[in-house]
Amino acid sequence: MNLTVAEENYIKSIYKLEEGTEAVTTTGLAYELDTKPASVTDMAKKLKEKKLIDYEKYQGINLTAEGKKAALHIIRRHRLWECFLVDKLAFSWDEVHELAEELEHVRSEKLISRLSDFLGNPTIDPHGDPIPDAQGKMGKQRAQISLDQARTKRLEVTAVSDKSAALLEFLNAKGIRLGTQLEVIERYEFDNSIEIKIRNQPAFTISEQVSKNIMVRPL
Amino acid sequence: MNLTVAEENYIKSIYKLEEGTEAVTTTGLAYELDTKPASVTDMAKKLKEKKLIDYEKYQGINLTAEGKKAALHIIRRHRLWECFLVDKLAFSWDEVHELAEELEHVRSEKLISRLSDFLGNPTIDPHGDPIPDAQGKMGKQRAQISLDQARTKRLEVTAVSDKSAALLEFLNAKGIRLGTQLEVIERYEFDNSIEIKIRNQPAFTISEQVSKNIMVRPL
DNA sequence: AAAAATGTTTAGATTTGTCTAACTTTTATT
DNA sequence: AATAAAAGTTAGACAAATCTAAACATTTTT
Repeated sequence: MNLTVAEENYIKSIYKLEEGTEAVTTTGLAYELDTKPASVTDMAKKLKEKKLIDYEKYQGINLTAEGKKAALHIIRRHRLWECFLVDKLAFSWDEVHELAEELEHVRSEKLISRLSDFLGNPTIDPHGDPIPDAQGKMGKQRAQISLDQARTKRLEVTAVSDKSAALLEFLNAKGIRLGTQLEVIERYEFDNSIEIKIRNQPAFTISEQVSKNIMVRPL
Repeated sequence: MNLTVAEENYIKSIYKLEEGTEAVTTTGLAYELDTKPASVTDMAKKLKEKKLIDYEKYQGINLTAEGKKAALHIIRRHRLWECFLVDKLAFSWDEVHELAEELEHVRSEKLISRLSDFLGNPTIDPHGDPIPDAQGKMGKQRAQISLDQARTKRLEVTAVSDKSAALLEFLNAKGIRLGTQLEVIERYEFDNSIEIKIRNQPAFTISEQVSKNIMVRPL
């Protein structure tokens, strides 16, 4: 199955949206891809033709088994390149997403399998997301919840669900990265902001929006 | 200056042809890019518009200073990726050209400068070609001639001018790589084939076409 | 110097991916 | 249930990059 770069990006975004909600809508996908609903409808027809999605007019979009497999391969490439950029080229986690978006479209089984070997066959990427194996099987994400839902005080950061440079830069500045251990000092109900503390540093407050995107596990 | 992938490929091919001959013709460029002369004419107009080439109807194509600079940056990216694939991912020299053709189009100064550092800032690629530096300056190719023109018997292989997998595979099979030292046993005038010998291995004969593409320096 | 051959350009079409504007369907509200 | 709002689709257009076929220009041959 030979996909264009545009098709790969659609498949990847559909996969991402499917993970969260059940129905992938035309408008939601357009927003995710920073394009227009009309363009999504056009592409949906092509992807249906290629049997990568199930699609009926006005009924939303879902990946077929084949589409899901394609998505996992793209995600594998993306995450391996992120590992390469961070581990070998010393990029920080907030810089790698855009570059990996480009590198992921170089399609070569051999390249990716060698890259994976070279990196020591990592199973999670720099944002804490699992890396699918060559067969497209992805280790289950460790049981994790977002910081805004956690109900224990001592927590460890396991992943970040929004990969925008804006959020990652913010976390960097605050000293929050994968594996960071933090303590919840206070939860403010009026705006759902949370006061947290890392090690011996002074406590600080983060908004609900930020806390929703930090995934944690209880310590 | 933001170039499309197609534009980058044209610039690179024009540079390559300019190195050899003086005038780059529409047909010659079409052949190099495996496309049609009409397509070349179309693109020539665009590249002229962007001031990357000098072009007048029926008068052939030449890179401007700016075009040359762009070409050298693309070549730098290409050759660094080739180094990465061979040195780090254990590809052999006959496999890397096509992959590097894709990787070279990921445009990021930072990525390339980090990659270069990671590789130890190499100055020649796996085929013996010099790698331009970040400013686009390229170390002069060591004085070298093709094997068919060499007039001494003991020679060292310094580069290969044709990067087709076909030739490189052949050389691989015969044990010829960069740095290989060989001895010319006999030159046959009727077809310009050459009998050569590597170290203690039995002598074998190569055609004129092959010998024209092996660059050597006298020992 | 005219004719033939070769090389180059133009015109018009095609494909991919996108858009806007108008229209249709679905969903939500009263 | 009727209607308004939101979501989704279609039709027609456009830009990039390509193609074929025909026209045009240059070079080579006779």
